[in-house]
Amino acid sequence: MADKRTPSADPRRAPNIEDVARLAGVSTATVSRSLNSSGRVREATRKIVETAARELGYTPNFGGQALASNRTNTVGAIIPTMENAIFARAIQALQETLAEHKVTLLVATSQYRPDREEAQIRTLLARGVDGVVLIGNRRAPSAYALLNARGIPFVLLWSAPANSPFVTIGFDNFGAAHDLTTRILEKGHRRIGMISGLTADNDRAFDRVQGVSQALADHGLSLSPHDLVECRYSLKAGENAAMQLLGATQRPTAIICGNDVLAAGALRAARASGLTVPDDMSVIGFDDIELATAVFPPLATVRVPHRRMGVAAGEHLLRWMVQGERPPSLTLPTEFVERASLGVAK
Amino acid sequence: MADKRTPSADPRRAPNIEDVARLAGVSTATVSRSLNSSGRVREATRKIVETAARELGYTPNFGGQALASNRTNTVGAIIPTMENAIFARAIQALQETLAEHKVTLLVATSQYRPDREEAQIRTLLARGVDGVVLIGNRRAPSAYALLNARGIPFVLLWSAPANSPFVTIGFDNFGAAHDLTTRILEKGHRRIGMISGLTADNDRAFDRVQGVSQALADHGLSLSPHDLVECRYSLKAGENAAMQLLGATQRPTAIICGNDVLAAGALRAARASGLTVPDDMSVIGFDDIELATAVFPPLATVRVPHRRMGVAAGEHLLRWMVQGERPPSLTLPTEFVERASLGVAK
DNA sequence: ATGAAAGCGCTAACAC
DNA sequence: GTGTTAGCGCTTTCAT
Repeated sequence: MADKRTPSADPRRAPNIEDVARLAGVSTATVSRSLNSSGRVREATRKIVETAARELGYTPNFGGQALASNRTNTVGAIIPTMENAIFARAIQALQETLAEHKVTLLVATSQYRPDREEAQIRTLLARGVDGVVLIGNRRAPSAYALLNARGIPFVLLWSAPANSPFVTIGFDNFGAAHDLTTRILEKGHRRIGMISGLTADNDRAFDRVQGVSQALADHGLSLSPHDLVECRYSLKAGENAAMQLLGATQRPTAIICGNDVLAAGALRAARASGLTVPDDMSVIGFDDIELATAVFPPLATVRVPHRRMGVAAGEHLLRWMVQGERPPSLTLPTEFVERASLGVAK
Repeated sequence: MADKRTPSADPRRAPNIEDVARLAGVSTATVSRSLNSSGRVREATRKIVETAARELGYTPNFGGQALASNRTNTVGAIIPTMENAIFARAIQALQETLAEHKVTLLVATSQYRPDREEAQIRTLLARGVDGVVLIGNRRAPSAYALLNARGIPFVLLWSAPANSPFVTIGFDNFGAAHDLTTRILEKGHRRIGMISGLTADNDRAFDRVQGVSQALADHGLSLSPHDLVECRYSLKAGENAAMQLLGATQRPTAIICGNDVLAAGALRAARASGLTVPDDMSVIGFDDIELATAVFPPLATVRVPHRRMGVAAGEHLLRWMVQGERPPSLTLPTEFVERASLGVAK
């Protein structure tokens, strides 16, 4: 460990703003202004400073900058898991958008657990992030309180509640589920099962179940408790859930899944049961990740605007952070993608 | 934006160490020592300080802490992409390991581009990370120079070169590929094709090709240029590449793929060509991600110790950062996973 | 347009 | 075991 009390002796010591100022023959204030393009600096001066900085290989010290400016140029995002491609892609888009403005993204995961999410919010705040991105809109008031106490800009992704007091950027989970269910009903299906992610701490999953339920109700049908199985978002869990549904006396002719991973599991269950999709049974996913077309038959699913959500989250947050004005919420459209896993009911 | 020049007036101003010290009736040094459990502080005093800190909702200011201690308790990792589940999982394990020691992980992506990776290294260094994790061992000397100039601990994941001057934590890509190829040969296959990721900037992909090539040579065979197709790691690219191989006058009876995603693409190509796997052709993947068992038939593949690499990376880095001693390299085993996509040659 | 200088919040050396 | 205090590197106000 380098001894930081050895000013100019340590060759490993990173050059600081004073070194640059000295070499350029200006004050540290001018160096700061030049490099941050913040103030009025004569072009010639700026050039000299820039040259000096480059020559020394100067990089502003993050701590010093953060301390003095009270900004970190960092945004934190907390997603349920990195292992779901849909979040990975949204995060990627968010990161790219922020990077264009020299803002770094800090990614944390909650594993779908509210307590972990709140802990992660604390961690991010402790690190002085200038903005936060969260998934979903339903969480403990204490979580929102943390954010509000610091007055930090934050946006909620993946849902579009009607009258949220917060800035949301997402889509209508209820509506999308309602729509896809209606299309399934149009194919003549009447016995419909559903495999959902755990709805307790997941408003998106909850809303999707509600959407399916309502669409069925609109047609005089209902989603009874044994037509609905909740499980973790994993292939194996989806397979087990589907097995359970298929074991019923009246097995469903169509299974709606909370996401594509569960649907892939359902496909596997169908195969294991000797059922052909879509002839014997239809399977419908949600998300439209690459997996949806990797399996056979390819999954009918709902295309979620993951990339656009990521980009919009970045843009809205940046606007809020820089200009100080709270941006409006945004609702993006989804699209039902019809593929071979959905057939007409026999 | 709050005016930071208004000391005690702004109610939004976060409590600082001095506030805590005042409330606890001790000095700031004692507060620091208490909270960092670094020094000898009487237990009773520590209790008082802790209570005061909690009451005020005190969180150490990141910038101040970083500036004074010259540490950020942050580790940066640069992976090719978050969209490959194998990296996502390793990162998850790394994050968990680091979190146990209150170290935050900063994740960046390079999209398999060396220039981007170097830019990301710069970004991470500018943010004062205390350690760095990179994927692979082959990169421009300038990239290593950046790390060495700062004397920052860093480990290289995913490969296990024989005499690396750096700390590597990975597995033998060449050996794993050699092994799987030998097993395929044992099944009687003689016309073998390969779909690889782009080898130019990817030592793992390169080593795997070499391993396959060598195993074939060991049996008097060779991997001719038109038996090998390089492409991006995507399902569609894998499908196209497989189509190309299948279009040859002597189509291969087995296609070895650089990863499971490519293999899933090859399966799709086989189906599109009216070929049955494994009866008409075998397909072998690499990684053993969930996708490998989501497709049909399930993929024979190589299980990569992603989780163990992530954990080991965290442990080694922590040891290096804290104790200052450079840890040894580590080579982990892989395991060939036989599944239905590999059959005997006809 | 530029410089001087006052902090930002914290840690760690040193004194007691 | 605890207090005093000198910085860490930077931004920003206030002069000029």
